[in-house]
Order: sequence, then structure tokens, then C-alpha cells
Amino acid sequence: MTEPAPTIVWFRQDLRVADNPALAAAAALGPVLPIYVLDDAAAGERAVGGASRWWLHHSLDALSRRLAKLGAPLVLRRGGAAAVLERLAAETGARGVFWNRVYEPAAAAVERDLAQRLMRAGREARAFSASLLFEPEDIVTKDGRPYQIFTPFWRACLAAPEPARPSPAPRKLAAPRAVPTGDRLDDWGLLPTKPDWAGGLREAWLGGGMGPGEAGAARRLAAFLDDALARYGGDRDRPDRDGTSRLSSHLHFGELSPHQLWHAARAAEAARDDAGLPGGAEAYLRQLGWREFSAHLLHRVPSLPDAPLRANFARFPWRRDKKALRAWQRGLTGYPLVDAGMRELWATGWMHNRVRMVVASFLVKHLLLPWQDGERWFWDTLVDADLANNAASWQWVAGSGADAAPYFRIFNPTLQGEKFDPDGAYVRRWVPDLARLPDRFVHRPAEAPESVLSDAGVALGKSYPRPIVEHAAARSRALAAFAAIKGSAQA
DNA sequence: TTTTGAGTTGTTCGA
DNA sequence: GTCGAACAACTCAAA
Repeated sequence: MTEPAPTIVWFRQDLRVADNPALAAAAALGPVLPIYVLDDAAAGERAVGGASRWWLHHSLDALSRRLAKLGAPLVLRRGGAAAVLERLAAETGARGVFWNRVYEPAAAAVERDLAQRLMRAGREARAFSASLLFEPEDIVTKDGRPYQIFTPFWRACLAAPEPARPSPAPRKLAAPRAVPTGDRLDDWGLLPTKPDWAGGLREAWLGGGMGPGEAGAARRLAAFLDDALARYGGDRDRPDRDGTSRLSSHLHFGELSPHQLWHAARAAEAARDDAGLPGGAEAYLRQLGWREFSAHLLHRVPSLPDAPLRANFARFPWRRDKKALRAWQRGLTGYPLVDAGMRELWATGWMHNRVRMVVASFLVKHLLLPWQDGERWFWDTLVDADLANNAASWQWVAGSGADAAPYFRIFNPTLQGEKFDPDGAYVRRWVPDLARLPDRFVHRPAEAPESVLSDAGVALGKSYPRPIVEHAAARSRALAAFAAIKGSAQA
């Protein structure tokens, strides 16, 4: 009796076995051949950033173990994905390739290319929806264009059919009799070695059975639902508290699906409702809404990571200042909250969302450096770097994006610190040079009397920098720059 | 086609 | 110290 032809399951930003429609559909047909393709040289597609490569390594390791246990080991190959998959299909006599859609323009182009190659070879190509709650094609304005304002977008989403309930992981998978060869994960060099700068990442992410991979994602989700979700509305803005979900990387790599999150948050809320406790799910789901909003926008506007969405920003008088950019990147601006955030990012590959807004505003408005410089830095240093979220959020802060902040909304980094990190606990943690300053001065060391500084062991300009720009002056400069581009898109 | 209401996350100033 | 208003105009979405 001949073995049925295997179906290739192409894993990308869906590194999970539960709620994975491509995998489930393939498994229902017979043997499956899971594969991940690393393509560092794809045309028009960005190579995965440094911190994300670290996460990707561990996530692939976890997926690979899980799939092996289920009976169908993961094959690793490198190269242009469409060509690699076409070749693998020929090699193995596969009936076709199944995958879950990735909505980034370059990735979507690879999917189209692959579908054509498969069709020519008489094989099946099937794309599933698993990474977004709502398809970009389904949520559009009456003109058929993508929404540019969040509130009507989210209203339209909430009025659409509810996202599907997640499906469980398959209990067993069948592998083809002959499993093709592949690369060894360790040979991909995704982990840093010379030097090994990932110590802070390991410390931040690998404890307590959490960490990259489906199991870690599930544990982190459970912990979040159990604890922080109820106070999410207030605490999510407090970098000194553990008030956010920290699920961003898991979501980016698809270790859990937004559908799982959606329904888990709803269920948790319903349970609290019954117990008469405050919910919190709505505020959280809204954040998932922003993820959808950004993904839909990038899908339709491929230039989003590179060019301002609002045309008048093409003539914004950005400065070029390598020293200032460097000071920002290293957390040496002299503004404690900004520096704490940049150092948290450098150490752990992650930064609290409130602080992301503050550091981004500082780069763009206080330093007048192009948002693209910040976007690139985040891309390389974040473990949750996501093309759509990153590009849309940077443009939002800069004022050039969809539903952007008004130009006069310029964060005062000192006030933001005092408001959202009132005891300075966050600053003390990431800028230990300032740890011994009294609360009153922890966000404004430059205003502290000499005696207070010396008692706290702070030598301004030596152990901690003086502010590289003065807030009031920087604010006026930014307002003037924004005034200069006011008006229509004409150059 | 025209009109209308509205738009994530702030800061500063003056009463 | 607290509070409300000003900061601008633009563009989006839908009726």
C-alpha cells in the first residue's frame, strides 16, 4: 500500500501547534511535513533584528521539540522561501503547501510567488487566517479603503462577526516515512556569541518556566489573566509596576494567537463579572485592536516603515546628529525616564509601552531626529519587533502617521517620570547611578543641590550626564519645526 | 456633493 | 495648589 502524499506546513509568524489552522488542515489529510525557512537575504524584506533572532532561536527550539513529540519533526532550511518550498515539495512529492497568512507586504508577495510556483507544478497552495482577528479585506471604510482613525476602525471590528474560537492542539501528527534533511538550529547562529550580549535577555525572559515558545506563552497568559488583567486599565501605564501583559513577543512570533487571547480575556472578564469584580478586558482588547489597526494599515501601505504617511512631513526639517542619536540609544540623555527606558531596552530587549512613547517623543521632538532612526533602533533591539506595530507607532508619535498625536503634544520627560514612576523605582532600577537620590530629585537630578548630589554619590557630567537639551528650548524648537510644515502637501 | 462631528496615551499658562 | 482653556487646523468617516 502506498503512503499518502505529505502536506508541507510552512511555519512563519505562527510558531505554535494549538489554534493553528494550517497545521490542523494538513493533519486532517495525512502525514505532515513542518518546515521553517530562514531568509536573511529576501528582496524587500527586512532581516530579523538582533534581539528578535535570540527570541526566534528559542522559539524554534521549543516548536521543534513540540512537533517532534507529536510525531512530525520540524525541518529547517535557508534561502528564498518560495524556491525552497517549491524544491522541498518536489523532493518529497508533497500534495501541497499550507500556511497561515502573514500580512506584511513583502511576506504577502512571497506567498503569491509560492502559490504560482505550486500551481504550475500541479500542487495545492492553501493560505489560512490565524494571525489577525479580522482580515484586512473585511474591515474597510465605505470607500473600500483602510481606516485611518482608530475609533471608527475599532467600532467596525466590534460590529463584525466575532473572531473564531481557538482550536486545540493536535494530539498526534503523522510524519512521512522519509523525513528530508535540514539545517541544525545551532548552525544558524541566531544566538549572539562574540560577544554574548544576551545575558540580560535570558535573565528577563527565561525564568519561571516562561520564555519563548508556546508553553511559556501560555504560562505568561495565565499569569496575566489571573493577576494584572483586572487592573490593566490603570496599571498598564505604570512602568514601576508589573501591569502589562508582556505578551508582545509571544504574539509577534505567533506562539499564541490573538484568538486565544481574545477569548481568554473575554472569559476571564465574564468570570469576574459573575463575581462582581471589575473587568479590564475591554482596555486590553483595545490594545489588540491597535495591533490589528497597524497590521491592516501596513498591508495596504507598504511604504509605512520608510516614508511618512502624511505627505507634508516629507519636508520636515529633521536634524542629523550622530552624537545625539548615540546618546539616546545608550540612555545618556540626562533625562532619567528616557535613559531608564533605553537601558531597559538594551538590557532586556523590551521596554514598557508608556516609556516607549516618551523615548520616541524625545528622539523626534526634543532631538528633532528622524523617526526612522528610532524605528531602526527598535527593530534591532526589541525582542517583540514587529514591522507593522513598530512603523505605525513611530509614525504616530512623530505626528506623520494615522490618527497621529497633535503636534503640540510634546511629552515633558520629567513630568512623565513623576506622574508614572512617582517613587522613581523604575529609574532606580535601570539607572542605578541615580538610585540614592531622594524621590524629589530622582527625575530631575540637574536641579538637585550640590550637597544632595554628593550625598547620593552622583557626579553630574561624570557618573550621570547633564541633560543634552533643555526641555523648554527643545519644546519651542519642535513647535517651530512643526509650524514650518503646516498646511497642504505641496512641497 | 456637502456637511457634520470627531479624533489613545499632554503641557503650559493664567485665573 | 487647583482648574479650565488654549494650543490649530486638518482630515477622516459617515450621513
